[in-house]
Amino acid sequence: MQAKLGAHVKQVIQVLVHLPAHSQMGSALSYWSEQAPAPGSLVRVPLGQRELLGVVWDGPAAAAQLPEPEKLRPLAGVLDGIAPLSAAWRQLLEFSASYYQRSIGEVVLAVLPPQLRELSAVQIGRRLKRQTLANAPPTPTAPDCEPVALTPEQSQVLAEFEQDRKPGLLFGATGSGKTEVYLQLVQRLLARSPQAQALVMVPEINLTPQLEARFRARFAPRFGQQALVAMHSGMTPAQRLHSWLAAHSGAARIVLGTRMAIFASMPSLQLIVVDEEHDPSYKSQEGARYSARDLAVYRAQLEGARVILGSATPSLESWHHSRPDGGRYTRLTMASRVGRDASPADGQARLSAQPDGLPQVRRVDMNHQPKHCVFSPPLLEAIAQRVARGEQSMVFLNRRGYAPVLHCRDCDWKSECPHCSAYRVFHKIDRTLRCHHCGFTEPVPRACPACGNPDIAPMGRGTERLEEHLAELLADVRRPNTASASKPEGEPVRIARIDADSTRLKGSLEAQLAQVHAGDIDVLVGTQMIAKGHDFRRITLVAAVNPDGALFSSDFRAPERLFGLLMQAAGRAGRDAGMGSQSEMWLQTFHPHHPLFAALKRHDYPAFAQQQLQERAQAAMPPFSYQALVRAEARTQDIAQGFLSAASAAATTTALAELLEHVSLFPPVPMSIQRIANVERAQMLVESGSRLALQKFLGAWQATLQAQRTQPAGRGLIRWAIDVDPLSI
DNA sequence: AGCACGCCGACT
DNA sequence: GTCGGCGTGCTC
Repeated sequence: MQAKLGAHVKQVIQVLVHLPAHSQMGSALSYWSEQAPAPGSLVRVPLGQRELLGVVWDGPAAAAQLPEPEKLRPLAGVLDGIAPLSAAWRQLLEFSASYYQRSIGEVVLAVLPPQLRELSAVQIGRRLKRQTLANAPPTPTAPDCEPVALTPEQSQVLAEFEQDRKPGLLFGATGSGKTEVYLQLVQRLLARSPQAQALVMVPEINLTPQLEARFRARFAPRFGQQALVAMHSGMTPAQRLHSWLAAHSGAARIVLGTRMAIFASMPSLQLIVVDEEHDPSYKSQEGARYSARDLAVYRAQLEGARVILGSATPSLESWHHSRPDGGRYTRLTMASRVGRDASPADGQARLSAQPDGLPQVRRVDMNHQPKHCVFSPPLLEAIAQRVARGEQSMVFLNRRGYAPVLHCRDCDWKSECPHCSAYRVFHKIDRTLRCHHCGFTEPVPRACPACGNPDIAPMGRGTERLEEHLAELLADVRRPNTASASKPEGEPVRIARIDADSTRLKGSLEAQLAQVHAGDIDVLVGTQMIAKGHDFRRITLVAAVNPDGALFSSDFRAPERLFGLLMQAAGRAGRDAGMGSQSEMWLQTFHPHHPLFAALKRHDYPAFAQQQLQERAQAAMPPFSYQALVRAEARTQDIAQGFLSAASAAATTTALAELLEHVSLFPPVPMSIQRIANVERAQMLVESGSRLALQKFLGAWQATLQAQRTQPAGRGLIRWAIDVDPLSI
């Protein structure tokens, strides 16, 4: 480990360490070494009083200016039990850092498992030893994976995808069997090559257990339990290190994880799957704001691997890229729904209410319903009928808590958060006012804090209130008897609520889902949490109580998100058509003829996408233009905006002006939630018709922005960051 | 980011 | 008399 003393050749090597971007030592540090470890090697280096993990680097970022060569300190050691990170991996990180405008050292060290940084070389050595022992050759109990009957659509899509080399966009209705396509692709890959590795990504931690179970059931008998590892932020540091080492050594053939998994070191990566590729969770909102979906496409190209993106409602970007006339992706379509486990043997498509097996969409025109009613009479009646028939319903409202605001009718006091420009939400369960942005929580006041009026009332509704209200409305409805209890008049309705509040405790989501699956719940109330991914087989009615909000939002992506969410929610209904009942998706709206709802009624994503893309093209918005946001945080709004204005002005007066030819800088504006936890936030939009022009400008502008910090305009600035390809503006 | 050095208030 | 508050400043 220690370099031999008295040797004659001193080599200078570049090493990345974990330092924040703004500590003026932007890129790699130089050390001297006699053994000159290969680029990608993990090393330990002295820095000041401490010793840190470093990664030997060779990219352009490392060609930094040297300090006085004689002052360099020697490398402290090499972690030679771990193979150097591959050139492709280094290239992926080099690209990620430069595209998302962060320093390479920050990004590289941030995506390595934390324990690699924290543990001493000796401790890591022990872990390695234990793991290689545990990774004894797999015991293939099964000679091959169980053959599965595929639908014609699935076979067709597989054949098409394997025919060309382009990224695939698997456009498949909920329940069309996308997961089986992923399983098949992985299965064929593992069978074809004894080393090949596959990376499978899902948007949320909540979705990993069920997918992992399915992959394990398929592959563990043939390849052993250790062939599949998970990677997400819910794992313990020790588990993360274990998964990382398994992937890096090649012992893990399948890595299944959330967006962070895109940076897993996989020496023989040959397939990347991005499930629910439209999901905003793939875009990181911290540190380097990378899009794991976009990086998946880049990484696949880099490594010569295949990539497939799947969704029932693709992002408009991916849809556009998969246009039949000359798109970069191949569009693979699976339109029809298949019946599954209910009768596993046949594997045939089973039809329910609609010819394509999708639920019937009903719009309730709220203009013609009793004023201020939450549940329109027809919807209530429909839910009551399901209950009476022993079927399940799901009511969807994207707002948790009891009421979004508490209000005094005498003096107009509202439950504002003292630290944020937002209202605190009334939570009836523990009688608190909670700020959903900074977490500030107080007991609900008995009377108006401003005028003393004891009559303060909740305004608007969240899931808690919806649950309570529904219980009142359905108080007289009876459900059929279960076998155990048999009262002649039937039993009361069982209502449950699933949202971030009801699932705060570990394992409670699983427990609640199990209740629903077991049929112990008649009506499920919840936020988008219940719309995503989970298979509810007995639900025959899904209702969106108040989806209008997003129709006229200032965020140009709001309709796209709403359509995806409603489509996904609709997909929860009627998964088990065996009950022979009609499944329905209900929408309560004041705009029943809005084209979004019209398209939804026909389950016509392509029409919706075409209309949206047309609008985007006309307004020169993504994917027809490229955007970045510069965000600034400061004690006052003036300081935040002042910093941005100064940076903007500096760009137009310096050598950068030339690069601005194809780039537009917009004036700074306060962010939609202007103040959070007493920090004022402002942002500035940068836009260009050319991705390259935008990249060039941002790259050159970095130094100017950095420099503003020490200028008068940067006084009092708390932090700033660039968000490339932002999802919300 | 750590971790030093450095200069002012309440305690074994 | 010290222990310790966190304000600048440096780390190849």
